Amino acid sequence: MMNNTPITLKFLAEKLKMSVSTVSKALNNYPTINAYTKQRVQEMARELNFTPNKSAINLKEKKSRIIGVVLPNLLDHFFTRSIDGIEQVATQNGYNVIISQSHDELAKEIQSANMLLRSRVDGLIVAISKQTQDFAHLNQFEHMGIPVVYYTRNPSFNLSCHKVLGNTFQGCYEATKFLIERGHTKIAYLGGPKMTNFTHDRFNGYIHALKDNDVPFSAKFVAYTDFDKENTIAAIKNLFADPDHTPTALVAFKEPILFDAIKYLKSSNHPNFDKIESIGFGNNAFINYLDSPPIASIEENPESVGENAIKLLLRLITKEIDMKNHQKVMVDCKLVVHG
Amino acid sequence: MMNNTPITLKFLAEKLKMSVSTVSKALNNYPTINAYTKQRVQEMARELNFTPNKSAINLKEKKSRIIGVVLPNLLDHFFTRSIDGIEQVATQNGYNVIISQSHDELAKEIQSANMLLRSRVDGLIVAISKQTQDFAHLNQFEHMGIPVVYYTRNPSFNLSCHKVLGNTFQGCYEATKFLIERGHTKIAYLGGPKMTNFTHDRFNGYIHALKDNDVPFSAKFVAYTDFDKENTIAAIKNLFADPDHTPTALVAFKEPILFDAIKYLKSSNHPNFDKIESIGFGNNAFINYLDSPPIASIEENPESVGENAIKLLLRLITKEIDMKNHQKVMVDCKLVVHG
DNA sequence: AACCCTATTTCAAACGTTTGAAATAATGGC
DNA sequence: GCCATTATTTCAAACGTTTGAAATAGGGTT
Repeated sequence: MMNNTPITLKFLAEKLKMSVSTVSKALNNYPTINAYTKQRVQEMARELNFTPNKSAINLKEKKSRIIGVVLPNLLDHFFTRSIDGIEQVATQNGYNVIISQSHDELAKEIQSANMLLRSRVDGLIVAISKQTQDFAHLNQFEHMGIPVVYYTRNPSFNLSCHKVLGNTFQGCYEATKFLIERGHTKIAYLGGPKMTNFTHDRFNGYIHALKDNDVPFSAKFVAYTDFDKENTIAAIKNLFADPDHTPTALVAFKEPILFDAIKYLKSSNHPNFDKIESIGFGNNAFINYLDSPPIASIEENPESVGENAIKLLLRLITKEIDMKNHQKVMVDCKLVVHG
Repeated sequence: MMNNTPITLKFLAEKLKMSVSTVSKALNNYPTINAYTKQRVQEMARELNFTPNKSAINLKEKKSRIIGVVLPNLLDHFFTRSIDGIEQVATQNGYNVIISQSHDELAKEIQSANMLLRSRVDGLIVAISKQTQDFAHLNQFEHMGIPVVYYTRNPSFNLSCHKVLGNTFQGCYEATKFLIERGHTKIAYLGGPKMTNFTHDRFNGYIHALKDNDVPFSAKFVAYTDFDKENTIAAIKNLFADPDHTPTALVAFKEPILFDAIKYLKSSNHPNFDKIESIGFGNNAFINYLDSPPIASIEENPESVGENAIKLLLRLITKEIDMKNHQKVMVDCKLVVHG
């Protein structure tokens, strides 16, 4: 049952007693090839299950039809959902996707990048690791003429590059506004790691929503944390430190972190726990199972972010957009009210 | 800044005024090449940032150093975690991984398979879709001499193939035994879709644990569901239908389904809800946030399953194991007690 | 039947590597 | 200084495609 001679153009040509080029052109539907010849070739190809060798084609065409994706990890649903968007558009356009996780380590990111460079990817989509400060390993792609699109996590806003971002300003603005409209005036903001541009836009959205609705801002209602649970608890303790002036609502930069916060507040028997309404970024499916769920979620539309990233990348690959002409695409968030 | 002439062996050879083969051999550290020559070549290669063209190498070597992975989706943490294992071992051995989601649709799975075949992957790791009954699209790999390892979800147990599976029998046995040891005698079993081999081993584990510990089996305590919430609720209603004879514990085939079950039981104000102890397969990170969490989880060690799958595949690729000599690897589960 | 189109097929080079065989250079023995 | 080794480098073919240019075949026209 196992076929030992690999089915190549040459093999088909010999079987059909014609030249390799005729076979190639017949399969690629060249107009100069006789209709009957085409038919014969195509039939034989189907019969023998001919599959063109991509390496040979890539070598000839000087491209790989592979898109590289480097991202921190696949456990974060934001990233896995974004891959759905990337994969779909890529496949539609005949591209394969190689995904590589950096696990938020620079060393691993460099290794991934080099591996993808060797594979001669036609383009790269990156969400950088937390440790990434230097971009040599990513810049080398552009030096070789391979376009790079940064998505979500990207070099500080000053550095010019192609980027596709969730509109976290708008997302946070709408969440804050929603809480204000529900009557809250004491809305706390729980931000993420300061070093990344994780939190800057979100915070501005919060601030602007307060301002636009004449709700006074209080520095006491702002705290920062990261992905560590203990730090989140510390931040929450801080926000609720003054018993005469505790928040009645909370906006958080990421949902699992918000869950930690809620859990702590509940366990600490905060007197008005039931009244506190909260919103975080993410719209995690597990919200359904929480007893004290956030009142709403800021849906970041990761599929759409991924889709926009690959669409931009494809336009850079086809040179429809010049690589030097740096693009910035914003994808709006959507407030999803639960229950 | 952008380099236009691609850096190839030829280019290096011209710059160094030597032949292409010398350059190639110098870079590959051939013993016949003079040490000084090697040094000069390697320095120049580094300086010009030479990156060998993988397509050319693949063409020459008749292999791609790419492993294809086809799985239902990336939203299930079992699969994303298994990828961690696959990726790690693959990278260590110089292989790239192309992941393709079938979204549990046969048509998409066929498309993915064909795409990977064109890419001349050196091997394939598959978790089949729910719809897959016919295996022509996967068998063609083996016909071309490309080994295929099925993992987790695999053709019915009769069909011979290479497979790596979680030991769900043992997992379910231990969970049931654990509940018995905690004094339960009325333990319900909530199984998954019957058509897949999803549930067969699990159920046997449950049965054997009861038998080995002289706990009587009752058909009333067995119900089946799938990933649909309504069906789960219906199943739970059934299990708890007889008010004189309600289960005090529950073993479920998958965790998110168990969460649906718990949620329903809680909302239905079952009199002894607080006493009910439950265990499901998965060990989902979100358990931390549940108010009425399962007492334990059956950790399926997906990373290890992935690792075993790729390790087996690599041995098939190197022909250390003959493709015809079908292997079956079982990965034990681990009971993780919470709190 | 010589000629010219047009339709169709084939030639041949190229893509960037690898590698066994052949060629050349360097070394040492005498 | 010549020959035989050995060390080192180069040649040339191959991997499986694509594609412009060249060749050939098949008809018509006259």
